Amino acid sequence: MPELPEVESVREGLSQMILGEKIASVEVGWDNIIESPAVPIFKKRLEGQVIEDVKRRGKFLLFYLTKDVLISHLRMEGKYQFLLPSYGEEDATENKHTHVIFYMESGYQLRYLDVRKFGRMSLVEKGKEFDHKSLAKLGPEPIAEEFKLEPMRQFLTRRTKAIKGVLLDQEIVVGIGNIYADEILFRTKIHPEQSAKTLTEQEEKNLHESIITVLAEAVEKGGTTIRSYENAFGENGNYQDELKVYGKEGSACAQCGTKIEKIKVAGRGTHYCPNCQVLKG
DNA sequence: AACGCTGCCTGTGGGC
DNA sequence: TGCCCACAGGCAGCGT
Repeated sequence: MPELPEVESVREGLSQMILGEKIASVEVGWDNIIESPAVPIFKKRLEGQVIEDVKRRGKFLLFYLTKDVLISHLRMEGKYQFLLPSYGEEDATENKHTHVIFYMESGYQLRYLDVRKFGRMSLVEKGKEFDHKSLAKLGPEPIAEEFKLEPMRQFLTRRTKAIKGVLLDQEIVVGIGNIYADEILFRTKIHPEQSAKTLTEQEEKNLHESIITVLAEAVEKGGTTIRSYENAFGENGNYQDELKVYGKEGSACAQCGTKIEKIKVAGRGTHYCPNCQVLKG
């Protein structure tokens, strides 16, 4: 499940491969992946546009084209492949999970694959990309220059629900998904079900710092490979070796040796150490 | 305003 | 063995 570090790794890879490519035509095999505009317009508008840049905002990829921006979210299992099919090889690379193909004038193809078809794409006019509903309400990027402690504290004091669920809200800070939420809470010794507004000042400070450092470290390591994630080169990340609680249920906590437990919080599988992360109040 | 629920999807694996 | 169903989970949209 790509979270910010994985999306950033995909972005880096794509930007090394596809800049300057001109789109000749587009094939869409599953219409629901295209959120807007309508599929025929989506295909038509992309023809002839050149890929000038690939950026990222939160977990969204932004392909900057001649006139438009293609906003793409991988959701759970979305992937991009960039390849040059040759005779005979074309069939071998056929994959029933390929749902969108961008045919380049060069002969290369940018393919979007998605086993669960949860991913979404929108094409918007350049300059209006941040007005799009998916990007308009996003919070700050998790870097010190943008993500400030005080606004985060204001946000937390308005929330009574479990802190785990609040971290998954892309309005407080972007990029955290289920894996990093658990890892961040373990590092700050906060119980995932702790009500957000009950955190102490020190806990808020630690949490703020951990969000920045955990995500930065994961970006540095090329993301986490659990199940199916690989970057645009088909490579795995390395952060899975650093995970302390996610997927570790039943094994010993690295800090205290207590068995890591798995519960459900905010409707999601949640991993924590019952000794290091104690529910208070 | 904040929160929780549902729909979107398919593959995997545990239980019987 | 083979079948069934819970589960995996990010986000939009909706009702309360």
